[in-house]
Amino acid sequence: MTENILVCTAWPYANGDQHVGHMAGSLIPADIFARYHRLKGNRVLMVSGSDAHGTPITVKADAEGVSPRDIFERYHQRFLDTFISIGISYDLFTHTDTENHYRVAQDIFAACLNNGYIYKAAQQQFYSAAQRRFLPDRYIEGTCPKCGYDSARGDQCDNCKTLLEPTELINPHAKEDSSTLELRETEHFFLDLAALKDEIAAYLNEGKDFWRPNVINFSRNYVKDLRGRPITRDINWGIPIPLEGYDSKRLYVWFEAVIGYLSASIEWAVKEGEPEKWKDWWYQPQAKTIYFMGKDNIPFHSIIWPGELIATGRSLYNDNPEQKMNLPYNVASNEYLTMTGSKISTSRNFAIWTLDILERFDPDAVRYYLNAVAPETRDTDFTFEDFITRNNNELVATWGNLVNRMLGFAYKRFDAQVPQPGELDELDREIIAKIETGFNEAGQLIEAVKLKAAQQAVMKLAQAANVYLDRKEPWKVFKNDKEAAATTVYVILRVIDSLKILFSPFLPFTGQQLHQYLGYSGKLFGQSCKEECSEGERSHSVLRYRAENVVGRWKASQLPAGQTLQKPATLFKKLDEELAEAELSRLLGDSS
RNA sequence: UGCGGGGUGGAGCAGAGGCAGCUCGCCAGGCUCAUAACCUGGAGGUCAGAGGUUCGAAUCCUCUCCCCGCUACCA
Repeated sequence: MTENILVCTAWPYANGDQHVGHMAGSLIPADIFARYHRLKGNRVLMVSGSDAHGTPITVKADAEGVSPRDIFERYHQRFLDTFISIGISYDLFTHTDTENHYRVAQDIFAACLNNGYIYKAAQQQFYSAAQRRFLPDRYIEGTCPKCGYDSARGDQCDNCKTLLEPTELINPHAKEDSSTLELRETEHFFLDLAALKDEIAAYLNEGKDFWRPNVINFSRNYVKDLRGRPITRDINWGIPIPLEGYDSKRLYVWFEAVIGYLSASIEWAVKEGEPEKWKDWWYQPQAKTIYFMGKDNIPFHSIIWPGELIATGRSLYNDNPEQKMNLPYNVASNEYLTMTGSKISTSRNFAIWTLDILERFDPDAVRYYLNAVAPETRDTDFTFEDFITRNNNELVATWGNLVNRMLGFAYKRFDAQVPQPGELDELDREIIAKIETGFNEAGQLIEAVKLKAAQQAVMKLAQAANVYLDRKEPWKVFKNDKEAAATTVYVILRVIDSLKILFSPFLPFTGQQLHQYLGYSGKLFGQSCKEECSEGERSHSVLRYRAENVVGRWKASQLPAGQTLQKPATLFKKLDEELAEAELSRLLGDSS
């Protein structure tokens, strides 16, 4: 049965480039998952976008003296390039500064308000008379009450790491111009999470035992003590409140960014020319919605986003009272990737930027390694040494070499054709059967979001294929019995053809290459393309997935004898171990 | 402070009551079609520490130490 699968990845702040931590933590896992389901024949919708709002964007804009829009548009473009380069196959990657997203976010706000889940309350906040505005905590500086550090920020002291309230600071003043501050009362809208608590708890207690322990345990505990949370701020960069008289306030980014999953799905459907199609993922009860993110982001996906949907009544843009909008089916959070033992830091420029590493290494090599060390259950460490070792010993030696030796052998000895097999013996049938069971085994692991184990299982099958060759020794047999060798070569080509598919969610680029070497035409997957979209006032660039001429299917090879092979070339490059040293000094040099 | 996750041979990870497993590295042997690649065998661990439950504990319970995240204005 065809399933509808919605694959979501957390919306990245567009205030800096994407690094390998983003890739290993959520994008590559999500992409593997999406590609697998497409091969399976399921209907996949994979969406995300750049988060245009939020304090980090304005901080960066202020630092450079440009507008927040300039900042996020710059990085948004670079995100699109990054995803094309490493093959993150979004059906739509958009951003939150679109009219569509504004409308959906405002509609959700209005629905929550109408249902009584949003209330108003006054807060005391620091106001700068000189700047004539309320200041976000990040913009307030003062002396830390704990350690006496005199440049502590309103949210945290960078010296002693204590989390602070701005009112705790001694001598608080504006960071930007040192202007004095006064506490003023300001009214804000709050999402009434306390009132939603029971329904969120019921959701988390219903059939969620397959969720990862870090997510479900944390969430179930978190929901025990839910309080109202402000969803507006006194700033001018963001989405306006859809009510009269609140011109100086905007929707706070944590409320609005998660709404992007829905607004992006709607945008996608409109672009497809079937504006109602998004409902196949959001209103069909059997549809599965999977969210990928880093561990810092868990409560926004397991508590707050479900809470927002419940607060709308789960019936937005839908007339059928029988249907309820789908809450997240799975929240698949990863832990963190560290860099040679240290935390990755965008602000300290201590990171391997995805675009940068792809200038020197192939995307599949990077994808393979990042999935092999993905932080599925704990923090894991990226080292260049390990990257090179795994590339050389696993990708090149076990898989790449298997392909290279046998495609080369068939090309040279069998006239560049898939040879006609004779009768299959026990070893032949055994290896074919073994690879065929791999489709089930790897498929189940991927569906359970155990992507490291899945990749490892496929690599073990490649190893089994090498063992088979060692038993059959076609290069030796060929000298006396060309027909027996032909059978072996046929069997191994068929095995390689199956492994091509098994590896392809992980290694889509070389999978396509191999597909052609084996003499096939067509594409295993669709293509990612940039597109410019105009709305009423503005236009924006997006990434879309075009599935034309796609033939990839998650099933065992039926390689036809006689098919003409293309002249093969190596799929993976062996990397010099000295590159590790060079990359490391590059990294350390960059961060100083 | 509280909450959640994690700590397993040299490296990276799996296992969640029944002889401690996988990939890589290392050592020895085999093979030569292949990117010095492939195959076979071997060495290497008191499962962070202490106590407990059990016929039996990496696995369950208690305490301690260490790392990471959250702790509500860093989504």
